[in-house]
Amino acid sequence: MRYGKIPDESIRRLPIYLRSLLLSEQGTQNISSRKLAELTHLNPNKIRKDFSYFGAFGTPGVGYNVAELVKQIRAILKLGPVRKAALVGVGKLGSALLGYPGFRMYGFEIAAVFDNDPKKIGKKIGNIAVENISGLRSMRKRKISLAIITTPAQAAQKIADMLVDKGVNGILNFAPRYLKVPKKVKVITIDIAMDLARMPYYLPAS
Amino acid sequence: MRYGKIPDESIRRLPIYLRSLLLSEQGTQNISSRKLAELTHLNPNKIRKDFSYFGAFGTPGVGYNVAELVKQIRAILKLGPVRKAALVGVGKLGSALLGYPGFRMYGFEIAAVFDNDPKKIGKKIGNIAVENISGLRSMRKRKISLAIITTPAQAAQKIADMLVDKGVNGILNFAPRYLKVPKKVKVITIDIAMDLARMPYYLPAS
DNA sequence: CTCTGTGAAGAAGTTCACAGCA
DNA sequence: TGCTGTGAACTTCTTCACAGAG
Repeated sequence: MRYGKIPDESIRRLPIYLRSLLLSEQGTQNISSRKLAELTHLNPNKIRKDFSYFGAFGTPGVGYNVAELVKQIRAILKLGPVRKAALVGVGKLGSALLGYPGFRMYGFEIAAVFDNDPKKIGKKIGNIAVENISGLRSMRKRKISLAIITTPAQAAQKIADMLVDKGVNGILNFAPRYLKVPKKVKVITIDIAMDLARMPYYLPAS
Repeated sequence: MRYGKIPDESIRRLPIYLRSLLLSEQGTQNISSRKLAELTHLNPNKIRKDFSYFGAFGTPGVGYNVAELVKQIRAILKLGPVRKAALVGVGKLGSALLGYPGFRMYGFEIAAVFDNDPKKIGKKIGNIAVENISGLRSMRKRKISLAIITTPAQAAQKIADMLVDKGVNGILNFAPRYLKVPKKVKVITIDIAMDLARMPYYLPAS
């Protein structure tokens, strides 16, 4: 596997390939870039180019071995070891996310849940008890290095600061706020409203 | 307002500007591209360039009038008229989204809720009763032209086909599946797993 | 012949840098 | 002076097109 500079856009597409490969693993041993393009609605040239950034693992005239490709993509994305994550903010969204199977699938294990509402603290959601925010103190000891923020917007930055202070290096942010963190910390913000807001632009005048 | 070709990336950023402007409207009459850049963590040149695609509405030496800027961005995004949307699939995610205030804020009114589980049909969620999927038939009559798909992945395409057939021209898809639709229909897919999956790539080896 | 891997061309998006207005 | 608006330079990403492997 060679490591030049890899376009961020290519990294963004790897999960798309992975998902399609996993969904369509109907006995097919091999898959061509053309076939994968059909599944993902992407361009075959782009797909081959993407894979080429990581070295050649296809066979001319045949395509890519599906199992091998899956293994490679998982390796590139470092989807292997299960990483412990804390979820902060047990509102509607937080509760819904707790039941979300995607976390496990991509190696996230929700190992702790925090909120500051006394009425929620102690309650069990699934098999995890909600803890007081002050419990964040023990993050390092519990080897939790990822966090999911589902608090209201105005609390998000303060929580992020606390999390970073406790050694968190990856944050999945659902609060509609830009979070200021040190460069070494990776934040991915998911804001449904941002996607909602650009939908009307693409629609005919209602 | 001039209409050349507007980069999709610029459209994607408009909601970011809008959000920052609305959150920070602390009496400030005017805002410079530099100040807005601080709020959004984007580059001032980029911001001015973005606005320039829609014509000049700033004042040299002063900046942009906040109220005017908000009005312009809303106009460009066509965020005005409330549009009726149907939500299909009342699982955990669907239920959580029903309480999501962002829909109203960006002009979406959830006017109908559908599911195929007999146990759910007839139940009221908030003040909307869950209807059988067969009720999709009446979409056109009820002037519903948007839809939110929160069904399991394997049902999503069939539902999308039905929706398109009933005149829907915008779909917000939460199912982890690429949806095949006619070109005139705009689909925005939100797949948390796709974002999750690329987080480990950016983290130090755990 | 089929399909990969990849330089090279092309398109899209970003940043620079500065003329010109307030 | 301060800040906008915008060509031009630059960078990044995508698509093309074809040599070469199977």
